[in-house]
Amino acid sequence: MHDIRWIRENPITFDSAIERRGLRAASDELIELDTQRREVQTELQDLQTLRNETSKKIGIAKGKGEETRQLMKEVNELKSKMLGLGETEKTLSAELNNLLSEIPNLPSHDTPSGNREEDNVELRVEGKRPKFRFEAKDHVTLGENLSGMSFERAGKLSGARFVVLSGPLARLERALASFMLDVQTIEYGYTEVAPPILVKDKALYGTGQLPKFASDLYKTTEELWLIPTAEVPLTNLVSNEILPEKELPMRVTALTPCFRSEAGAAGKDTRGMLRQHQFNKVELVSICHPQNSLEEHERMLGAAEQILKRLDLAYRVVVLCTGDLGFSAQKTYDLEVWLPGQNRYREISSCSNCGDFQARRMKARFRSGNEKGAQFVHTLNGSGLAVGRCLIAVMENYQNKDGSITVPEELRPYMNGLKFIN
RNA sequence: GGAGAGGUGGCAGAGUGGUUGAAUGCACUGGUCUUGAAAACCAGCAUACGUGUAAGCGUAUCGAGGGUUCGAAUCCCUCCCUCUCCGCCA
Repeated sequence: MHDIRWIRENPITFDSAIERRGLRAASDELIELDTQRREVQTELQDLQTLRNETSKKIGIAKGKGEETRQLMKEVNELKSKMLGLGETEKTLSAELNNLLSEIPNLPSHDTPSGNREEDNVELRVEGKRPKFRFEAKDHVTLGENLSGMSFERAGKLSGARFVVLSGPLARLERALASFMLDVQTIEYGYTEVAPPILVKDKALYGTGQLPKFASDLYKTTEELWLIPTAEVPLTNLVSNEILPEKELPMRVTALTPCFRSEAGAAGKDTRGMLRQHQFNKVELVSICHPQNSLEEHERMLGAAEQILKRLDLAYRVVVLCTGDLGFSAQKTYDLEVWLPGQNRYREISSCSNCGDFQARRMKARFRSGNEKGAQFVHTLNGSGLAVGRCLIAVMENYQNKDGSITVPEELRPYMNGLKFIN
């Protein structure tokens, strides 16, 4: 959510930033609405002042046993005027709010312009891709041959875009998740959290999924929504709070299932478990001081990368262009892991700095020392990592000619020492 | 899910229609005193918005949202949450 006062003072900066996102300039319309709103509000408040004063007079007069009919008449006249103004004020506020709530965050100056995935900028390529002396299979073939991955059975239960893992592959998935959580908590100081995965619409509004992206989400019959990412419960942990400055940065992580309806993704990645309606993810969220969000962003990227490094998987780091940037983000790094089965890099993590955009929506603030005012915190979120996709990466990168899979060293302690899945 | 009790400032806790943004205590901040500290004493101490160059002034906020009233923390309605008891349940 943008600060209308900031827009009022920086209309040109605001417009050029949202234009980089491919949106039309909006400051004129917003400022006009806001001006009207304030005029009406001021007028209304003046009337309220008068009403309060007159009501007090009535109280005093009654106490003295004096006549109050004339005063009552005055107040009643005021009230009818106020009624109309009150309605106008409400309408204008709602209109302004609706417009503001659907405008995405402004891209940071170092977010490259562009409107397609191809315009993302590759920063670095890390690790070395495996070389196979046979033709690499994809995870579907590998998994089905190992009898540990069934899309058919998942189809019976839930339809397309679901999978059933079983045996060592199911365990490998669990091992990956445990490994990730251990690295993030022990080495990077994130606090493990087990949050609800059903949330109210307010929470989704806070992180920016609502009101605009309802069609990407699953809603229950009880007015609760399934989370599309643990970013939602983790970030909203601090909604409507004023934190003491010394609690910043607050770093939290959670392993949760994530649910996405994948509306609009028809025909995309239909094979395999790359794009599912349900998947597990270890999420990282940092709540930090505005001065530190840039370095916190780099730190978070490092924490996500660490998982890939330890698993010895090849990947590249990409900065998303304005057209690929999520609604709430100012700047996003994607990590793309090498998938031999697809012969290309695929997204496995996305680390975003949201600045104070989400904090404003959810009213998450901090106060330093004894200063009077509270300031909005900055929020960041990143995958550390997507577990399902990481499973794919391990399977495809660690496959052997006979279709077996070598268990990466780091994961063996989590697999009861198992070295091969076959 | 049923029955009951309750939600007031950072905390505790008054307040049941009138000049109450809200007594009092604690905590916190500044000052006096003191060699220093404690104690004591004095003063200050909510948030958001509007308005103004500013000092300031104003509006709203006593779980949330509506309503009654000239006037609501106080009365009415709806919802949320917490606690106790019962039922159900991993």
